[in-house]
Amino acid sequence: MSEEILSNSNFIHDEIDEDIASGICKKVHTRFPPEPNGYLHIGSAKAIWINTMTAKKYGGLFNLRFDDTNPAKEDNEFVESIQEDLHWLGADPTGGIFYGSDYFDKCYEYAVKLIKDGKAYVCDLSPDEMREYRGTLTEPGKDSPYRNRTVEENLDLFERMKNGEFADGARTLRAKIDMASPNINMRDPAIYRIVHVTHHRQGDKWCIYPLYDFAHPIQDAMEGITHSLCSIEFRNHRPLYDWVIENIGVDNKPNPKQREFARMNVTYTVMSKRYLRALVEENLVDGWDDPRMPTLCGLRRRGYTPSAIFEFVKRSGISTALSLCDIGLLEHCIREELNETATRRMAVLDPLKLEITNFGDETEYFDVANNPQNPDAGTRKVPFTKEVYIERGDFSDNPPPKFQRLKPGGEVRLAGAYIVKCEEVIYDKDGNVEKVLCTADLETKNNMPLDGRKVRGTIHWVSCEHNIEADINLYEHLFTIEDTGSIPEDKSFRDYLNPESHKRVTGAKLEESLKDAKLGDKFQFVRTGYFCLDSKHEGQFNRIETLKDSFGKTLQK
RNA sequence: UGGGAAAUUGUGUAACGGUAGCACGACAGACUCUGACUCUGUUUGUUGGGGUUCGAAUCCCUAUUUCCCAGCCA
Repeated sequence: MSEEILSNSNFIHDEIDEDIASGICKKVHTRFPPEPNGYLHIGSAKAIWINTMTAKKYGGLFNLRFDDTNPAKEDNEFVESIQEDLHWLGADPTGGIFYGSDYFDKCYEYAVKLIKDGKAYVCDLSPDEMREYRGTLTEPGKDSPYRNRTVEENLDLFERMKNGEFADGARTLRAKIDMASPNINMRDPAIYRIVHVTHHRQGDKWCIYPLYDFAHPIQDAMEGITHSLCSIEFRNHRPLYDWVIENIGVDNKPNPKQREFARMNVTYTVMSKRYLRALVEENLVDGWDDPRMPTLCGLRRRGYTPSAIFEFVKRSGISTALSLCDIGLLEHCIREELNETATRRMAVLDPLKLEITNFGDETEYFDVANNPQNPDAGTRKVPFTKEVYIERGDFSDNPPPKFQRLKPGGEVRLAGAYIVKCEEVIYDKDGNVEKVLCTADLETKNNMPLDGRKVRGTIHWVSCEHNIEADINLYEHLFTIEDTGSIPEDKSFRDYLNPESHKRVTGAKLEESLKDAKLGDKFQFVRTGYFCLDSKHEGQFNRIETLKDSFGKTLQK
């Protein structure tokens, strides 16, 4: 990962600066703690970026920790994909890979300590009863009838919970804090529950599992995390996080600090695992890695790069305010990068034949730059013949004003080759343009016309004789609504899926050198957009993004 | 309605009592063998109302709006 990913300062770094200045913190240690219950997405990339970048900036370490305390929802499929995504991002953990479940013994030990200290108790309330006793947002809760069990009884019951004597949900271990707290998280939260489910990593060793609020601070403390950075919805949990740290009596100093930042929302997409899962399970998309998905594997398959993703995250900034980032910024970031790095090739997506009547039957080869932004990229030979394909949209027999492309009697440059003039249009029986006949100005192969006339338009082309055919996937935003968070309650996100979000173009004509394209190569199809090979369907290309197009706007005026 | 957060141009984010800046977008123009890129320029903002101060986006009071919390999810 390059230095450029470092951010300017932000409110978190301001505090770290103080912690270092005051001597509280010697070496910064961060962690990214995904629950392995789904695929990582662009919002995860923000959390990853903040944590890796912070560790790097302060010369500290960064851990990956799987927060796998709920066996009912988690699976090994996800721990693998998460590591793969992290590696792809170039964000391999410098501090190591950990599993929350590896601390189950420690969690149990601390739970017993809390019981012995009179700070936790086994509660027999059912989930419904517990909800009643909890009170509401405006009314305090009331103490559980089991709140004052003796230490001995609690110890005995907790051990029997562990030994599997009770059914799921029959009892919980609760922290004894304050049922009247205005913060509902402090109203004697459950810290252990009974779940007779095989854990993907621990097998059947346990049938009681610690809850997030109890396990997370312990995990952080065990790993020596100094700054536990999470998203803003955990702000209300911070007092409980601190309570656990204080009351278990960890010996790791300094105590980890939880600090929160706003999660990332992006226009025209969804970010919650619930929606992403529904899209996949209802076959509304082609899997987690559908190129329209905001998942990292989807973005990867689409052709996005880690550097563009991090650049987007970085430019979006860090704050605590709710925000909706413009996906246009992400698109800008990938265009900016690919403009510098992508190899130029010509491809005609919607072919129209153009014949050069004054050109012979031979094949002429033109040297064309692989990337005009970067002369080091060199040139390649592009075959030119009497008949070429041009883009149907690059010809009009009824051109709008300011049309710079080919029109009857008009001239245009065939990119890298001759200037041609349209002499005749051939129509089929339905009146559609079937072919355009042109003459080439044979003096113009390496220069502008000798008589000094200006030819404005340049269009791309592919030889009819030398080309390969391919299918091309065109992608648009997955949703038609900018803020998917504002979908009315009586509607479903399904009502806002963009029916145009995927179109497959068949039989596109590509420059023949593209037969050597390799998975991972990025191309700019000149004047059309950025493309790469699809990783799932051999030989198909995916459009990463279009080029910006100001002509479309001109037309609308 | 209890508690916790937050509000700066279209969007996102800086400014930590002293010139409201940056990025993306939009608009206008230049350049151009990509209507791309690049370059030049333009437009638009401190949620409202009070107060403190020589001076307030920043401090205080107040109002409004938005988000989070009543899982044995994370």
